Amino acid sequence: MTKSRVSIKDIARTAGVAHSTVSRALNNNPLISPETRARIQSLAEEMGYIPNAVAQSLQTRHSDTIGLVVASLSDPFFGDVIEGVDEVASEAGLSIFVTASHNDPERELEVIEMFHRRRVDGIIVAASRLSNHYTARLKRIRVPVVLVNHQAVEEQTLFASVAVDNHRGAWLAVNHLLALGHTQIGYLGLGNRQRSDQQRLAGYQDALAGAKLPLPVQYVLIIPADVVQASGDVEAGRIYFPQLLATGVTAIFCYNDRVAVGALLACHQQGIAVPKVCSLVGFDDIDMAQYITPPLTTIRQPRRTMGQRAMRMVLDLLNEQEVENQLIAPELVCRESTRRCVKRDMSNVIRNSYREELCHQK
Amino acid sequence: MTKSRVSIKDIARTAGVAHSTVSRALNNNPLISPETRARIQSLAEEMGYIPNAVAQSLQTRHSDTIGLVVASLSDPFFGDVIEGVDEVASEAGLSIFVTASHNDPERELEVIEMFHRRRVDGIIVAASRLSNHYTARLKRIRVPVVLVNHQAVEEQTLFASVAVDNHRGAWLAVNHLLALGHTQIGYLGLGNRQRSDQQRLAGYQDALAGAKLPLPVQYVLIIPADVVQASGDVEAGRIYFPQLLATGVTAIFCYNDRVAVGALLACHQQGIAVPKVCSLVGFDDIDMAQYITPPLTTIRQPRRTMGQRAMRMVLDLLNEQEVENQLIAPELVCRESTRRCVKRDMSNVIRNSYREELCHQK
DNA sequence: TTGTAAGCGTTATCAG
DNA sequence: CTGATAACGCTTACAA
Repeated sequence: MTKSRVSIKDIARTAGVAHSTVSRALNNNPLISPETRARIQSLAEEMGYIPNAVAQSLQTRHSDTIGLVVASLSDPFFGDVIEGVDEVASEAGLSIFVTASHNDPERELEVIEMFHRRRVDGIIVAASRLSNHYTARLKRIRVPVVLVNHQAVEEQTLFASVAVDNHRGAWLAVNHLLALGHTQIGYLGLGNRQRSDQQRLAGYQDALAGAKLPLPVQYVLIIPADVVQASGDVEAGRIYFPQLLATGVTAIFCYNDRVAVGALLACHQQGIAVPKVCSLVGFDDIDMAQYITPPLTTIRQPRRTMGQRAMRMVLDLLNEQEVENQLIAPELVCRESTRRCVKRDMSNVIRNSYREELCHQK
Repeated sequence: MTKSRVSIKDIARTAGVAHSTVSRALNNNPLISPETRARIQSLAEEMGYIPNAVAQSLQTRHSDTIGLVVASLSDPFFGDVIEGVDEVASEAGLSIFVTASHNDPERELEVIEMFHRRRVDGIIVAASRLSNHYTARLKRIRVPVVLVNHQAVEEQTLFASVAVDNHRGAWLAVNHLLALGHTQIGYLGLGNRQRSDQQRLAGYQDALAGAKLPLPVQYVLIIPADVVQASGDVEAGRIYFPQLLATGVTAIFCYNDRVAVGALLACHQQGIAVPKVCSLVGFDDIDMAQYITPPLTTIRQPRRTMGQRAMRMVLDLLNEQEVENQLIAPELVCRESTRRCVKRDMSNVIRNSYREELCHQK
């Protein structure tokens, strides 16, 4: 930690007072005389005194720290969440411990217990994978925990949470497509995102049902969890997109922007024109979405805001205030990857678009 | 921090031993008899004992934590760095405090002092803006500090560092362009990145000098710092690119990928074909670089590795080992945004490419 | 092998 | 207003 730092006692000694007096002076305790306070404070400054937060924590029984677990640190999605948390935590004078769970529930639990050992004042978990399986060990945690976009269904009652309204987002996406005249709309889902995938699927289905449209089973394609884990979202989307397109859909709602980027890649490679042959909608509105060609219509999650909200929730919990779970409304961002449906002869789609692409390249 | 936790003394009491015995048993001290150790350990487990890391830190005088400051948490660049740091820190059993400096040297210093108060064992600063101006206050810090891609020139001696070789990267980029036959090559720089911008510019100039090519002043365009701060890298690139292209260059080396993305955007908007009319090279190899159209030739910075190295350096420093500053070699990633130079009549470039783009679109 | 006691750097409760 | 003194929860000589 450090060698020979100057402590409150050292100051006391050279000032010829008791160390408790120094403590009071430094904390602007009103009981202290203005003169001694000034004297002590400038002395402390001179001597290069830096308070020991560890000792303070031990005594005051709070550490002014919180623990933050995210599924992945390299994923920009969580970067935004972290930023939001950091903003309000810094404002409140709290420091943040951060680490990645890599989507491993076991590791997630270990991390939480580590935070507990460090006596953090609160814990935020983004994309939690914890299920009821762990509740026993979790019950021990005497600290406010709030979940951001949790993946397990059962935790709602145990912990506070803020989550995007996946159902609503999917509903918005599909209705946008319906408004453009599409009637054959597919869903390209991700099997390793249990909860959110189910919710987006449900939103998709409800939107279709609302339009009284039939829903052939082959219009829904959930990419197997192991494939996604192994190849990543983009690659998974690229590989599975053709299979879904072949069912005859004219538009596809993708689980997220990365899957949509993968689909777009497949289109570029195989000469399929987007949105002419197939409209594409993503989810999240990651940075890339607006810069790729064509720019992606997507459902925006206000990630920074979600981080802020989660942190405020922790703060409220620390103040013994009641909090209620928050469902964040996502928002449709309309760009060029979607457009009016054009009736087309399915048998020629691929061939035609291939021709287009060839001329396109030269 | 927490209410009524079970402590080592509670265990001692119910076990009928001294609390020091419990401490030893729990720490697998060899002096303890196997029986009592087992008894104590299982008792601790039953009672739900969780060691208090704060108290341990106070006693052992090290906290097993490090502080990490990055310029921005929402920038994926730093996400990768953080991930690298997290990997080796977790491995070594250290927890990470993280926060953003928002490129503000004053804030950066405050954060460092806060980390100091928390008695972290080491500090890593990514994209540090600290200059000699602050050395006085910095000297107090008794803790290993390592800088990642620091922007101030003078700190090298005060702190250890790992940084990408900007000069080399620029040199690689420009030589790639030269090899493709380009002789009129521009540099689109960023005025708010003092150090790295200068280094990349120097690498660019040296490469050109090495090829014995003239270097008209107008081929170098550094975007003013205030514009970049206000609009962001992408937008800055988009706005300033046309001005540089108008000087007659056939290829442009951009400060980073985001600037290059901005340039690409300008091209799409104005119907300028890339790489046909103008080749583009970026720097960093951010995620987006490979997915935009055309994919970006760029200079890859191994960000995660840099995070890992920085963390290992901290570990070495903690072991009293000597470390030396590391200059990381970046690597050319060749993609479709660059290609052989085509001699062209400058007066028609814009008009021609416009025509191309129109046919392109339909 | 175990217990006793001191101390890490603070804050907090008493007296004075 | 200020000074002793006792915690906070733990590790670690030093004794027994």
